[in-house]
Amino acid sequence: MTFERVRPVRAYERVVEQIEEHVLRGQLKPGDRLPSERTLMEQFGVSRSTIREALRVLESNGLVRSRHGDPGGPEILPFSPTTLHKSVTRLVRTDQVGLGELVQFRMLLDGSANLLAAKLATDAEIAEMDIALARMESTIGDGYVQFSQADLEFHDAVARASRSTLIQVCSDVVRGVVLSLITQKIADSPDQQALMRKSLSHHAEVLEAVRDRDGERAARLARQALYAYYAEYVSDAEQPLLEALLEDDAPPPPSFAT
Amino acid sequence: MTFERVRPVRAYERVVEQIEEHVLRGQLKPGDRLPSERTLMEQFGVSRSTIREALRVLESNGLVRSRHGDPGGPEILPFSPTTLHKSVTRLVRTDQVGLGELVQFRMLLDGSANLLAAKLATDAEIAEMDIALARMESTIGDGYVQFSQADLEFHDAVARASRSTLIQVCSDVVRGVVLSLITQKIADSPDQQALMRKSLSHHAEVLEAVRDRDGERAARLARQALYAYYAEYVSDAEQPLLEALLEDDAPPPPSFAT
DNA sequence: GACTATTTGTCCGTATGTATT
DNA sequence: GAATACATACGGACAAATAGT
Repeated sequence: MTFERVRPVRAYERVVEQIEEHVLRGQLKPGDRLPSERTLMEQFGVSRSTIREALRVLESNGLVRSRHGDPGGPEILPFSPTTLHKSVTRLVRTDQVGLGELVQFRMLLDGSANLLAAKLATDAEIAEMDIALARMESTIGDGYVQFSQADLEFHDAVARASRSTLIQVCSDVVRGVVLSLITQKIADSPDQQALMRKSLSHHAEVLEAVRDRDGERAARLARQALYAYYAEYVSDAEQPLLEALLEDDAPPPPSFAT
Repeated sequence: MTFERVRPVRAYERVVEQIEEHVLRGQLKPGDRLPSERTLMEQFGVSRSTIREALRVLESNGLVRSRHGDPGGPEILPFSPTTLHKSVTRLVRTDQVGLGELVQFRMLLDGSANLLAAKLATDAEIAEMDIALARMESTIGDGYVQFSQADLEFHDAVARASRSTLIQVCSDVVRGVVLSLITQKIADSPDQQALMRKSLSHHAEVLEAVRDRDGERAARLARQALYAYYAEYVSDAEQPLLEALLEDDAPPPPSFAT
């Protein structure tokens, strides 16, 4: 017979648990209001400070927002990936996760998104990708910031067409963190124009594969495009992480001289 | 001239920012202790309640831990992906993602994990998978719970071998949610034994592919294994989501009669 | 093992500024 | 503009837990 170590449970934690459960179960929907702090303190039978500590935690987790003096009480927020973003950013800043792993994960997500998009996208969704691609082309002269924005829209359109919320959100978060890490380096690059043109042609190839409903090709091209764009910023030690996602993709042409 | 809307900054947020910065910059290392709450309240020039709210937030973000009565003061924690885990958990629990999408995402993650494991795993890591597989076999008679535990260890070993923290965390979370949704249905199934034996042989095939360093095959088999195991619990409407990840995997044998 | 000093967990009261009606 | 309800922040208090003597 073994006993588990008991962790002392503090009052504010119980409050957090209960409110969090209500929100996650959908019994409290975004836009709904929590009772005022004074009411909450009666309902939970705890002091004001305890309620406040609980609210601060919920607030930091992006579940509620309380505004100074709002008679409505704390507001239930819609889900937003900001906390995800913060978590990943922390992992990166503490060197738990390197740029290489981030790019690798992006290759996975974007490849999968394209695979699914090729199979599931409607004509309207493909049209959206067309528009985004056209915008990329037209912004090449306007500078990297505009181009990057259009590029973002393209990937977003693909992610939406994949029909997967998880892929959409994860892609969004990872892309944001990657860009925050290297956007400066690209902006400093002397041959931005060349980079953008290369990126544009890669995207065009991917879209063509999606249009042909060739998921495997779209996925492979998408991975290669990301590799071509980001690999030079990844340390040598992490290169194998990226290459592992490419090797089998482009099998060498059969050698006739064995 | 345009002015931005000013978000009122609360006292505890400033405290959180400062401490967080110190931790993330490495000026405070894991194991170090923060000053006591009373000292902090002098240093920051705020009341104790404010300090406490800040500490609760930092605690919920996994950066510090304060124990009741510890004269050493709050302790700086080593970095762990627990907050990422929490965020992803909320994501999959909130946004009404269906079982189909969850299984689909698991197929993506587990497929990728096996692909990477096949290329990167050390012999020791493959040995761990061997052990987990053996445990699966030996627990087949002990019931579904034990088997599921061993199965979990197998997938965990694969995820570890993929060298990707992001894959590990996401896999862990998604797997947990999927299991919580259908574990009951499987437990009620009359032919558990048959299910387990089938699952076992699938896993053995995957491991063999990993051992052969054939990443593509390992990934394909892993996706197929998950599909075979979970597809029947997914609604008809969501079936295409899963099939989209299989179709091209096993191209039909060339038909000689066209 | 018991005692003591320190610290955290929790509570209460109060003053101040804010958002809504 | 005034009244009301509310959140923010402060300060003081006591109990419970911890670590060292």
